[in-house]
Amino acid sequence: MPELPEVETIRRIVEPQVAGRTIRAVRLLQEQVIAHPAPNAFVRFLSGQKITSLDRRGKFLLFHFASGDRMVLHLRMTGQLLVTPTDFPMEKHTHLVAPLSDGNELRYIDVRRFGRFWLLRPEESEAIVGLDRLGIEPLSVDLTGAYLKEHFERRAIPIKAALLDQSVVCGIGNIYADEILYAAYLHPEEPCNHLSTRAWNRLAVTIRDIIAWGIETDSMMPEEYLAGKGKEYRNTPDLRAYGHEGKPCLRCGRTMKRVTIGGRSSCYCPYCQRKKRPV
DNA sequence: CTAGCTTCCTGATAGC
DNA sequence: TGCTATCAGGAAGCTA
Repeated sequence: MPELPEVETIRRIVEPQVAGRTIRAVRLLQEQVIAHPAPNAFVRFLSGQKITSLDRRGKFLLFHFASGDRMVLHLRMTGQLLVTPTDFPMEKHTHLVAPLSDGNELRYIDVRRFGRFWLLRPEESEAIVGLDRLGIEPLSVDLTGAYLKEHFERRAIPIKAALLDQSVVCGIGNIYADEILYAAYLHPEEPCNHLSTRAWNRLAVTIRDIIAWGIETDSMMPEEYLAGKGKEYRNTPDLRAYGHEGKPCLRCGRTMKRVTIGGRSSCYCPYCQRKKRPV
């Protein structure tokens, strides 16, 4: 489920609850969620680590340890990360429980089990995780129209597919891609090589605005997060495009449509988001 | 290069 | 009510 704004929200809530704590033990209930190293080595290396900070890159969460080791987590579709009291009800599909030095527990829950953990030693390559293939952060100053144009202007892929390419700009998923294209008045199937310089500039600004808006509207109190078990993302009712097929466009009132691009559903307004004449 | 498909899973929902 | 089919916000890997 989570895209960059949701992962950032989780990071902001969880970091103050884990920073400075030591992982006392690791109970691994589902070995499948460990990508690297082998599950027994993962458990051995993780136990006793002192967490210094929690970072984010795209949709990845990075736990930094005092030892210099790092634990990386990708929640994929249904991963949930919680810090709970010991007596908090154990959710179905809990795959990892790590008691912390302050008496609370770090828990990982994942219905579909697509999420993955990696434990990286300082000398190990980020290529093991794929962090080296990530593009720039949507909120970085490097995100400009010129940057997007440089990467996509000679390509024929639909702009929707381009936004989902984590190796150019990281952290955008299917929901925010639809929201961004709606806000930028761009048809999701528009081929990248049809876009003007003005359109690339507008898109860069819109990506930043929509991602920043997502983080703002997602923000919630830790209590609220725990009560929702880390799976209720508050801005869903505020979305303007995703899931709006068949509903009137909030700008022009015309009926929103839905197409499939690269196997992903895409909602758009057929009037506000008309295809352009190639430049 | 690009489109399209499969795989990894469970659960919600729609249709019969 | 109970059955089956379809789909879900991610991403890699494969074929054509």
